[in-house]
Amino acid sequence: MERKREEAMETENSTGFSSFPDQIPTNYPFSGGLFDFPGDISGAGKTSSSMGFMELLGFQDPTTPVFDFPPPPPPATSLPESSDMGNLPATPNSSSISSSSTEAANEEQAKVAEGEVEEEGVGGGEQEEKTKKQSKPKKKTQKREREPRYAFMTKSEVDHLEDGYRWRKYGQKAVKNSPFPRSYYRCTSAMCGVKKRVERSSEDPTIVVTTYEGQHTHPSPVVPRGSSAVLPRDPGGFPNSAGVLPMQTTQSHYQHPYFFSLPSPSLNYSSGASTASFLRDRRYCTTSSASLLRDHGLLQDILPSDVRKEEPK
DNA sequence: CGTCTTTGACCTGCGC
DNA sequence: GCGCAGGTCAAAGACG
Repeated sequence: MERKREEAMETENSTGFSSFPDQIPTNYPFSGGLFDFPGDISGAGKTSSSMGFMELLGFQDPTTPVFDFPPPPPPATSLPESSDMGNLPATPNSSSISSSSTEAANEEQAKVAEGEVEEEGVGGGEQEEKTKKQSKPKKKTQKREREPRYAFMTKSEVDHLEDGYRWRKYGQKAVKNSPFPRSYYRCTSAMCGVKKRVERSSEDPTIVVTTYEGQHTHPSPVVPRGSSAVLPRDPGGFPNSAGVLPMQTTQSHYQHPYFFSLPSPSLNYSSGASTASFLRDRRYCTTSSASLLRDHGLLQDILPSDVRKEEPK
């Protein structure tokens, strides 16, 4: 099984992760765009499905390329808690406390981003991350809280990108207005409730949209069996404990060319110009990133330069 | 045998 | 209330 995946990676992406420098966190694939979703991208399922991911992510302009380079880090004011998150200990129970601190902060931030901050007063109704379907419906006025979500758009032939963690697929659903199904994965580590969804863009089948939800509670990524992935050694708090969220901590602790978070205030999702300016801003095309593209085939395979520059529509 | 995927059924939320 | 669509469960099967 793993071998299959490995083969897929090798055959379809031409190169393995072993070619990554060990500072390249493998748990976040590649140079796809990362979006810090301000809100629930799926809670209003119909909305998201009707919009389509590209639009949802702000790529309303079909010619808008997938991010090649990380866009500029958001202003510090946009991520007031980023440092907090960076200091956040790898709490083994983060899923249960997430609503009180991390998640709440994120959601609030998200709401602020949308200009619709409400009274919080949620009162810690979050139970275990596994409320399941049997859980009684929450108050109508109060939507089910969700872990913060982060999405990547990655050019890849493979749907399930190796990211250093082990995932168990627990579902697959057809997506409306999309010929491609959406797959649901859950981190196999005990006590870790991180989930991710993987789907292909209906507008560009070569784009894989991976949405992470939650924080890894285990301090270090699990080495994928049979994988030659070189896992990051946590150079001062990154990648690490949170796995998914480090991208936020990255803002303040570890600026890695591959990871970026885009709080909505700093990015006009509907603005192709913003994206274009990001792409043009070579400050964010670090040498390591650029050289990687040249020296290591993976990223190039995933995001061919011509594809990255313009969508072959 | 353990792990993971597949897949149909079920639950939930939302709009009409 | 109903229907639709997203999200999840869990049994069965595949695979190494």
